[in-house]
Order: sequence, then C-alpha cells, then structure tokens
Amino acid sequence: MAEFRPLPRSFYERDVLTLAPLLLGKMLGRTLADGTRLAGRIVEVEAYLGAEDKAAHTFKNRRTARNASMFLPAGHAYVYFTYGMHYCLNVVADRLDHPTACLIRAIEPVLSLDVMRQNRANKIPVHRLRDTDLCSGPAKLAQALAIDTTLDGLDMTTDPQLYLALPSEEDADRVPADRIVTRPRVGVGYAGEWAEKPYRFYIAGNRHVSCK
DNA sequence: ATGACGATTTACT
DNA sequence: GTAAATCGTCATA
Repeated sequence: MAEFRPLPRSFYERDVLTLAPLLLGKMLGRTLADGTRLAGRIVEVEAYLGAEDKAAHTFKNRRTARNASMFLPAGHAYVYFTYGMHYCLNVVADRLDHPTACLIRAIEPVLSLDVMRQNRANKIPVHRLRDTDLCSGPAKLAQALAIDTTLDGLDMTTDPQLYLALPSEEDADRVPADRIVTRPRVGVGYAGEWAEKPYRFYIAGNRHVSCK
C-alpha cells in the first residue's frame, strides 16, 4: 500500500449482508500520527442490521450518543468502547435510513507487525506474541492498530488515518464463495432468535480468525 | 441517581 | 472448562 487509494463510498453503499462478505480480502490501512503505516487483510467480519436486529446497537432504530456514527453515510467508521476496556471497529453500510454496519473481527497482519506487537504487548512478553495472536479478534486488532473512539465517525473514504483499500497483489481480494464460511455471530446470546442468524463471515482455514 | 450489563480478552483450575 | 478485569452506556425511576 505504497499509495493512499481508499475504496470509494460506492463500495460501502450496499445492503449490509451483501457488503459483509465483500470485505473479506480487503486491506485495512492505518496511519498513525507520526506517519507510521500499519495494515492487515480482513479475514473475518460480522453484519449488524438495523431496526429488526436485536443484536445490533441500532435495534428499533434507537439512536444514542454512542451509536450516532451508524447513522452517518456509508464508509464511515463506528468505533465503540465495551467491557470497560475494549474497542471495536465497524464500517457503516447501506443508505442513510438504514443504520447498519459490519464489525471487523479479524485481520491478517501485513504491514508493521513490530508496531502491532508493541501495541499488543501489555503484560505479555513481546517474544511470546505469535502473529496469530496480534489481530485475531475485534478488540485485539483495535489494540494492534491503535484504534479507539477518537476515530469514531471518521470518513474511511477520505482519511489516511483509517481506510480500506485493495491489496497490492492482483485478485487477492477475490475470495471465492466456497472459501467463505458462514456462521452465527459471536457473543450475542442475549439476542434470542437473532443470535442464530448466520451473519458472521470468515475465510475458510485462515489462521487469523478469532475462533472456528 | 442508580444498577445491570456488555458485538471481549486473558489468566487460571 | 470458569472467572476476573473494568467502566461507559442505557433503561428505569
């Protein structure tokens, strides 16, 4: 990712269940304040629908200070804080009256793994952090890429701080349908029948997914 | 003002 | 396998 070529807004302007699997294979890019560039290939996502989806923060179209970013145009970032210590990154999908988003659950680290390791190394000895421990979960990748709520509401189609782009290798973003696994979402047991919906997508056999 | 809880991760038995 | 960590958010009052 030598140059800044973010995916355009039109890429995000689709039904969230259509967008989710298309995110697999795309590069998530991050530029830090000091100019350091980090990146990883998306290998796992979840779709969160609006009004009907009991698992979504926008259930019943509820609009609060926290989820306000989900009501922004497609291609904006929705970053929220949870469990008193973790951040999670979503990309907003679809149209203005459809507050939906995809949670980025895991990426395959590609650029600046040393910085990711430093960001992840809280009390864990740096040398014990394997590559598959860096970004294999929504809060892990947020930590590795130094993503927090200061990035909430950012426009990912124009801002080098956080964006999606095509991988440099030709067709690396084309994940064949038979390599995409579809499963129920993680951690939404409270959502009743919506917890069963197969809205989690990941690349089959990839070592960086959060769980199988 | 209060209290229950969370789109998680980590450590420990 | 279970449980702790840790605090902003949201519904209720």
